[in-house]
Amino acid sequence: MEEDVKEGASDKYSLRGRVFSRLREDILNGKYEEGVELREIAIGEELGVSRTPVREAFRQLELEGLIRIIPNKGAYVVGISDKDVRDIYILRSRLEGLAARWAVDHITKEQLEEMEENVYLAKFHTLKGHTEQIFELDNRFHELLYEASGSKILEHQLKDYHQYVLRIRKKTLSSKARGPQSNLEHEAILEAIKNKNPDDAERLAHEHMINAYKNMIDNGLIKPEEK
Amino acid sequence: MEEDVKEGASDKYSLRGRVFSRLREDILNGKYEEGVELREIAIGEELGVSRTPVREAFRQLELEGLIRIIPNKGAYVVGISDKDVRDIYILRSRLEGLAARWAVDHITKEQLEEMEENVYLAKFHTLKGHTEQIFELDNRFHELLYEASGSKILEHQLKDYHQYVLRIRKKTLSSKARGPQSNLEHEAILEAIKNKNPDDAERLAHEHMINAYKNMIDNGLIKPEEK
DNA sequence: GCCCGTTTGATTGTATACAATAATACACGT
DNA sequence: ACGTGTATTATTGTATACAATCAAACGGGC
Repeated sequence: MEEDVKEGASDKYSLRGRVFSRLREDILNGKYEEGVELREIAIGEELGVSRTPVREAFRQLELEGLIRIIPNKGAYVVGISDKDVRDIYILRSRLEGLAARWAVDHITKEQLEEMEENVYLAKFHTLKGHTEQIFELDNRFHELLYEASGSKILEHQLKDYHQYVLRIRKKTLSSKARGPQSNLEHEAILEAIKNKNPDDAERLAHEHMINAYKNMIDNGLIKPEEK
Repeated sequence: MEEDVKEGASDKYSLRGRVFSRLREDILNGKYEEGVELREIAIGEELGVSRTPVREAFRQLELEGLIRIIPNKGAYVVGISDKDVRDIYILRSRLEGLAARWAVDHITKEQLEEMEENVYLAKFHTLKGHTEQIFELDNRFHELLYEASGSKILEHQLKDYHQYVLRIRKKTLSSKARGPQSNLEHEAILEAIKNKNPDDAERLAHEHMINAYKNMIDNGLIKPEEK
């Protein structure tokens, strides 16, 4: 039962890793609002650890831009704004297109099989309205796409963005209309990859993101770009 | 003489910040080769600090993917491969295109003026063959473009990539042919932004990266994609 | 001689102690 | 009453002490 062989820089078994993951989720889920000050001792007591792992987690969160540390003063939550979310979707639309294009040449047999299984399972859970499973399968589909791109850099980047918009994605996929439509689009991307058609793969993955973006706006999940 | 008002998460006045910057440069410049083990105490002694700031720097480097930390074992240099560099240039070609497009609408008068000055100065230093200044001006031109995009997310991302390929860029810009050509391309991008032409701006910024990419390959600075 | 368990050393993970810094409160003088 | 300088306190920055873990050396049994 080998488990967690990769574990990309989060390390859920160390205190520091747990503090980092927890704080990150809490910020991305909106538990800590913009501008809130995070005190090392308070966070440490809340999670039952000393300042050391908390500090290390803070430094990582700062690098990700989720908090801002002012030297000798404190750590303040930055979080992500509606504009950030919109920007991320535009960036993702371009980069996921690239990932799909590259995946055509680099996907392994195992990855392809898991993708097919993923789409098949998602169809089932969509019918049943199992939102939690739909969310997890959507997560996995995109992760698979990133891994299949064969680019460590691109994979790393897209996984970050994927995490960042976690809260909004949860809402989006729960919608009666978007959930099923999203899975149909996954299926189309998968078909293009199977058929070794990079242009279609890129275009479909690009459109997939644009559609998700439009859905967000149309359902008022985030406010549209002001001009 | 206000200085370092922004200081994006590096903090050069704390020990941790200095250790981080130093290690990052050393890895990106190739001082520490792939697979080398970094010991907290050794690095600490080398830089005259204790383990604490070194550990915090390690955690940040891990998040950036420049080292890999195996729990209870050690930290190993990952660095960036030739493939990573190639991938980054492809990603940059797309994202810098986007930055240039967005800059058309978001650039401030001050940023525009500094860009014009930048291009003008670069022309001078190119004639004189001042490679160090050319490098700094190239740095600044791209940073300005990122800032002018008006997107915190995109700016953050592109600055990271820009840092990552620092070593290769130093070599590239020193070449007799690429230095002047690069500046001409900067000028063209600037013109498109001034003329409020997003399509041209995007296309030119995209081509600028592709040209830099081709130059790298043609001059044997990195090995081409194997197929 | 080889295999396997134990011991030992080195290194990281965590907690705490101490130093430096910054914000606030307070007292003093005007 | 107001401003200024100082003292106090809270918080972060850094160093060190201790615990846990891993790996390699060692030694006994076969």
